[in-house]
Amino acid sequence: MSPAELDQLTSEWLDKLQESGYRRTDRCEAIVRAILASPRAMDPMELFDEARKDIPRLGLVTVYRTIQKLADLGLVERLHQEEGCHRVLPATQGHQHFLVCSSCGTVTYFAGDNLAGLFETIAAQTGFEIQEHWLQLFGLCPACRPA
Amino acid sequence: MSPAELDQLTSEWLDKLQESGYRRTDRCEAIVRAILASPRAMDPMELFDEARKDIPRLGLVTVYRTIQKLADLGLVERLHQEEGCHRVLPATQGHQHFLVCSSCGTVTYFAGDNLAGLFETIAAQTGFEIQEHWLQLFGLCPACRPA
DNA sequence: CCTGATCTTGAAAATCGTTTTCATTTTATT
DNA sequence: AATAAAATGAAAACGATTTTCAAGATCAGG
Repeated sequence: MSPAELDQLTSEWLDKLQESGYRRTDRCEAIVRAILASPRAMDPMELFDEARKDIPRLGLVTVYRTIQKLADLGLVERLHQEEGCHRVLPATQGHQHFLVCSSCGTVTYFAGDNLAGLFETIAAQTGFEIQEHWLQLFGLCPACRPA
Repeated sequence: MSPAELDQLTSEWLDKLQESGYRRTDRCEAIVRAILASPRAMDPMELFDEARKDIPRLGLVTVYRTIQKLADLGLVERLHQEEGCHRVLPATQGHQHFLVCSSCGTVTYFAGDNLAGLFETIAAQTGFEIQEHWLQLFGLCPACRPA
């Protein structure tokens, strides 16, 4: 993403926040930019370090609060992890699934169209009414695979 | 499961722990029995409350340590949750996936045979080498579905 | 069955990620 | 500018989990 595209997208997200009644602040802008600029899913502390390059007096609390707002508006999705903290990603259209590189953390999305049929089968077999699903794959991305 | 079957299985688990160099203790037995006796996935605090009916002076720390040992031996699997703590389930043969009732917590397993093909497709499309996957479904079990 | 080496235990404190509280500063509106 | 509402940072609180450490239990060898 070019610097101009990053500015553009950052501004769009701030517009959406504003439309929802939130205010436009420098802290929020720095955090949004850090999320959008990274090809990786970042955890709150990483976002904090990144955004503090713009706003040295930023508090970690503000990062948590901003993530919450963005998640409420559906602009980011949270990626669950085995241990410790979660990571934050720009949300894509519709429900997507994650493919996470266990070496460098790069995240790729994939659509789970094929899954609908599987879920119907499972629902029929078990009698459950399926409401939600979590699918995350872990592996090595092309760059991290041994040659 | 009948009381006799529960005793039998509990004893088998303690045998396995012992074979791996762990000692046979009353605390461990109470915790193992609580895990095996429940049809639900229990979190550490629930296991603590349950096992304390047998061993009133049990410490919560011991519950955590015992879960860790059981997980190391592959006797239990941990079920991830959106918020807060995780839950513990007796592990089944091979890799299984969970179907969790969001109302009563009952857990059903299902095999993900159909998934292998999907994962191959995704690997081919993305260039990732897939190492591990997490699939958990949430919904309402037959008993909790509105009639 | 003693006896020591080693493992296990419980209480308390420490840790880690996250949330709450509250007084102060900013923002958007008048 | 003046005001009401929301955003902020520091510090404290929080919940789940882990570590520390001294005391207790288990197991192997004599």
